[in-house]
Amino acid sequence: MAELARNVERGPTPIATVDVVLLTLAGDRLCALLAERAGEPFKDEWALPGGYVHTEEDADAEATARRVLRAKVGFEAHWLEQLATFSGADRDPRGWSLTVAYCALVPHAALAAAIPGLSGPGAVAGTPSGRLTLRAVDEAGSMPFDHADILRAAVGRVRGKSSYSSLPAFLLDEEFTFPELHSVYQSVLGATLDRAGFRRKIMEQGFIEETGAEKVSGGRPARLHRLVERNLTQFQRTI
Amino acid sequence: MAELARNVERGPTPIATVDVVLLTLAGDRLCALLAERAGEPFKDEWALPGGYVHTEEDADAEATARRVLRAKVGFEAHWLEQLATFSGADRDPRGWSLTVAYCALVPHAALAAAIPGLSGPGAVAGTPSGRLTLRAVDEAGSMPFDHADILRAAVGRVRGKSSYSSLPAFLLDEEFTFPELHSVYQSVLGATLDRAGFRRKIMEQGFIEETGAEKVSGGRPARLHRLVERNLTQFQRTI
DNA sequence: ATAATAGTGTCTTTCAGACAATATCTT
DNA sequence: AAGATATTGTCTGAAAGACACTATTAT
Repeated sequence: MAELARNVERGPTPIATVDVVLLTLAGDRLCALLAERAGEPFKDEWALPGGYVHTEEDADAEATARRVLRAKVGFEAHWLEQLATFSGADRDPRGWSLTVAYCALVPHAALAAAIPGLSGPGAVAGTPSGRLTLRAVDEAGSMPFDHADILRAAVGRVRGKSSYSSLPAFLLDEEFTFPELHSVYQSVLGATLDRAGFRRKIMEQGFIEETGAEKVSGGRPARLHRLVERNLTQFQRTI
Repeated sequence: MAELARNVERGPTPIATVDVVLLTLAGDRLCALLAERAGEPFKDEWALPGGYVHTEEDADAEATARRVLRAKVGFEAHWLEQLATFSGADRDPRGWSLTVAYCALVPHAALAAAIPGLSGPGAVAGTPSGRLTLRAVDEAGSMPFDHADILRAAVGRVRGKSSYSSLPAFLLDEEFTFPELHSVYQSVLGATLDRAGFRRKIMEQGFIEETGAEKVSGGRPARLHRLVERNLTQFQRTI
């Protein structure tokens, strides 16, 4: 393979990396996980966690994303989806580069358990693989490379899909109450949704089911639910 | 840059290519443009048109897609969107590879004008850049690499977006009648849509406008319309 | 006049939005 | 009982679906 690397038909090969937008809900704020860059370029700045594609180790780019997540947060995401690929001559000072961006959703409880200290936006945690922080997605500000664009695209995708799918449920633990589901949809969409209407809508889609258990919460206990399907399900719609 | 190509942190770099799924509507059948491969691997087989990323020439991967389209069909697509990136160790016999797939929609009239002979599914046309054919997307069969997966993903994306956006209009000429728009939605979605209801739906979205002209068609002439926005517009929806 | 195609009106059913009412817990 | 939260019921206006009707051309 080595001699192909500068094949005359092909010319110089772009740098190939993977970046991960890990989103979680801290309180009612959608936050992204940022990692402090260990090396140049943009050393010590906060950026999306990512890394080079390791062709000997990774079966495909999604495997790279999973490896990055394992290395940074120590567990697999409940939801991982390819977002888009960002490329060009100018986005990286090292040269023409191409990054396959992935979007991951994790429950905040699982993240905070894996990385003590990551309680909410602004909190910084030191880990063996470097320093991590959570930042509210609407206050991300500028970031190295085109990471601000990537983050914006991830949030747009999540908000868009959330209005017609079970996606926000992946920000909750395995078992959740209806008020929690209602709240996470409201937080992600940034809108208030009528409780009764939302309940009917979700129930007629039939992608959640009762576990039988309940959760106390100061008033009447709420019934616990779980997703019927482990993967995303879209709402039925008409044209 | 050259010494970075086998940087020790990075390891061998994947092959980086771009493939384009060009879709058009021949009659009422959604078809993809396939090109006969000029070289190995899979020489002489029908595959998606594509090519290496040329880092000296292409500003980004989308520029590569545009260059491929210019070279193959001689004109720019009315609609071009990044689809997804397909990667892995096994998809290309040359080694670990990564292809950024793009989806292009073009009116059949424009395609047939640019490439005489590409009248409908099955027709083969010889061009300076090689032989081309149109194939109905539901009868694509097997193709080199993972091109069958890529085509399936493109068709799924187009069908999905078509139910809530102006996307199918990009398969029509600049000016089109309402019956034509109705027909193209039906062809793409594979469903029959009530004329009156469809008309109301489209009109209240307000993304098309009358040109003032009419088009004769054997019965009452139909009013011609055009897209108000050159880019895609989505229908309003509720959760 | 008839056939063909384009465009509109109307009725019914369904669904979203708002809000009221009821249920079940804790203190 | 009072307060808090969860869950369900009902009313209303808007929209979707089905279908009939009218309009404008060609032959």
